[in-house]
This record gives sequence, C-alpha cells and structure tokens, in this order.
Amino acid sequence: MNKNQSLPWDHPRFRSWIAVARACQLMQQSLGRSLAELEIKTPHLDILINLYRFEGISQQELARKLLVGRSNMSMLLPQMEKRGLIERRGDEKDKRVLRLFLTPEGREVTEKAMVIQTDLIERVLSPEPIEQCMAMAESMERIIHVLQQEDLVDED
Amino acid sequence: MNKNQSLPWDHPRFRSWIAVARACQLMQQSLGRSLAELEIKTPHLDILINLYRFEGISQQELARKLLVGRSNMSMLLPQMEKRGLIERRGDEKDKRVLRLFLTPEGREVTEKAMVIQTDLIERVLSPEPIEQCMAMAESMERIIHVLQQEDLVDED
DNA sequence: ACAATAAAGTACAACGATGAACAAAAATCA
DNA sequence: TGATTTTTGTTCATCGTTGTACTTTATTGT
Repeated sequence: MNKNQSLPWDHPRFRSWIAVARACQLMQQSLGRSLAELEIKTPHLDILINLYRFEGISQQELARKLLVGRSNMSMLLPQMEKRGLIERRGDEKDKRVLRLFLTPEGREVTEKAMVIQTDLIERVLSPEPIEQCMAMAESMERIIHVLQQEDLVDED
Repeated sequence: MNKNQSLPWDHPRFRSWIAVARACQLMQQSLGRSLAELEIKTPHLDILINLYRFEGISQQELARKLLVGRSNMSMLLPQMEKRGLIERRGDEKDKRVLRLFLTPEGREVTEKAMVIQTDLIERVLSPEPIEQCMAMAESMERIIHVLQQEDLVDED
C-alpha cells in the first residue's frame, strides 16, 4: 500500500477539484456575511431564489432542487412564513401538497439579496475571461449530470 | 427596482457559479456516501488529509487551513483521538499548543480514503480535458486569493 | 519584573441538517 | 369498491458547526 508514487496532490484533477471546493466554501462564507444585513442566511436565499423563479412550487420539488431532505424544508419554511417572506397555500386538487409563494416583502428581500449575490460573483469572477467562465459552466453541468445519474441508480 | 432586465440567471458568470456550487454539493454528498464504508465523514477526511501532509500541525493551524472555527477542531479531534486515528501531543516549547499526528491506523484509513476520493474525482472529471481542468484550477486559485484577501481586511 | 494584551485550546448553548418514524391523502390494482 | 402502496409533509432525536465566554500560557510594553 505504498502511495508515495501517486499522492493525490500530484494528481492534476485532484488538485483542481480541491481548489474548486475551497473557492466554494469561501464564497459561501462571504455571501453569508453579506446577507447578514438582510437578516437571512444562505439556505434562505436558495429557497427565495427558487420561489422567485418557480412560483407555486411544492415543498417536495423545492427540496429536490436544493438537494436537501424534505424535513429540512419542513423546518425552514414555517420560519420564513412567520417572518412574512413566503406564503404556503394548500393545493386544491391534491390536499397533500403545499404550494409556495413569495409575499411582496419576500420578493423585495429576494431582489436585494440577488443584487448582493450577483455583485459578489461579478466582483470575484470578473478577472476571469468570460470564455473561461462559460467553459467552466459547461464542465460543471456535465459533472452535475454524471453525479445525478448515479444518485438515481442508487435509489433503485 | 425593476430587475426584469437583469435577472441573475441571464448573467453568465452567475449561472457559471451556480453550476460550480451545485457540482460541489453533489460531489460532497457522493464522497460522504463512499466514505461510509470507512466509517468516517467528510470533515474527518479533510482533517486526515491535512495531517497526512502536514504532520505535527497545531489545532489552530489546522482550523485555519480548513476554514472552520477553532471550536470545531476541539469537538472533532478528541473523537478522532478516541477512535485511534490521530494523536495529540503537547508542544514542549509552547505549552498552549497541541501538535497533531496520525496513528498507523489513521494513516491506513487516510490512504484508503484518498484512494476513494481520487477515484471519485477521476471518474467524474476525466471527461473534461486536462487543459480545461488546469485552467479551472488557476481560476479557482485566483478566486481563493481574492476572497482570502477580503477576509484579512475584515478582521482589522 | 509586572501589568496588560494576545493566542491556543475548551465548554457550552444555539442553530441547522439529517434520517427515521409517523399521519394524511392520493394512486394503484385486484 | 376495498386493500395496498406511494407520496407529501411533519415531528423528533441526533449530530455537526458556530460564536461566545472562559482558562491557561506567551508575549508585549513600561
């Protein structure tokens, strides 16, 4: 089991991925600090942005998009409803599902938060050529696709 | 405050970054599942890999490298010590610091875990040309640098 | 040398995320 | 139709992370 010849940090793709993970972690932390002024946290923003795009989505669908468990939504959404950011209405046709909507205040907070997030991304990513960003996005989307395929197989 | 003309998802760098974050999240989850067979979790692996590379590091230095708080290390490391993966020895010269070392078992587990992680990364990233991976790594390292600079300024 | 300050590590309370067990409502199918 | 299975959402116990306050040890400044 002598790995001296193939330590991970001699492995170019390994090093690349470590850098990706680190950058993500730092971005997340930085975003979290910037969002403090709106009194929301990054998980709330993820939810808000999805409701902004996909109004009337169910908790289940939202959880799937965010790659978290349903119970997570059951914990967070009632809080956000009490804060007046979102509203949950029962579906007429299927009484199991709760459909989610932004309140006017929620929409306002979301827009402010999206400005903060976009500014941060722009500020940090603008030194990178746009072609490089696009190429990166394509790589990442392929990676996402591969990993999600595997998840489906696991659930058999 | 009409954002209809500049929604974030029309913003190329925003879309790119969302893809990066999503890919990271999925990788983390996939790695977590694969590590279950070694009965460790991803935070433990981060620690083990750092001790593998930087033997004798202090808890403080380790926390800084991992971008987490000191208290986090104070919670995790005693657990890992009890499991026999690591050892903590007091520094002779500075009685405040505890220096961290892998036990033989810890080294063994680390090597197995690194194989798992490297295989996962290789499997998922191998469709991407190596030049693209290298370019991505360089971008990410620049991003890391920018964000860390800002952190230092904040701490003034 | 002595006081004040800084640094390393710990303890603890608060919060977020998770998975399992559960209730209610559909969907399936015999 | 009636029984079984699936789906949606909730509850709860557990675990990891964080920030704050605290102890001990070094360092700094006078």
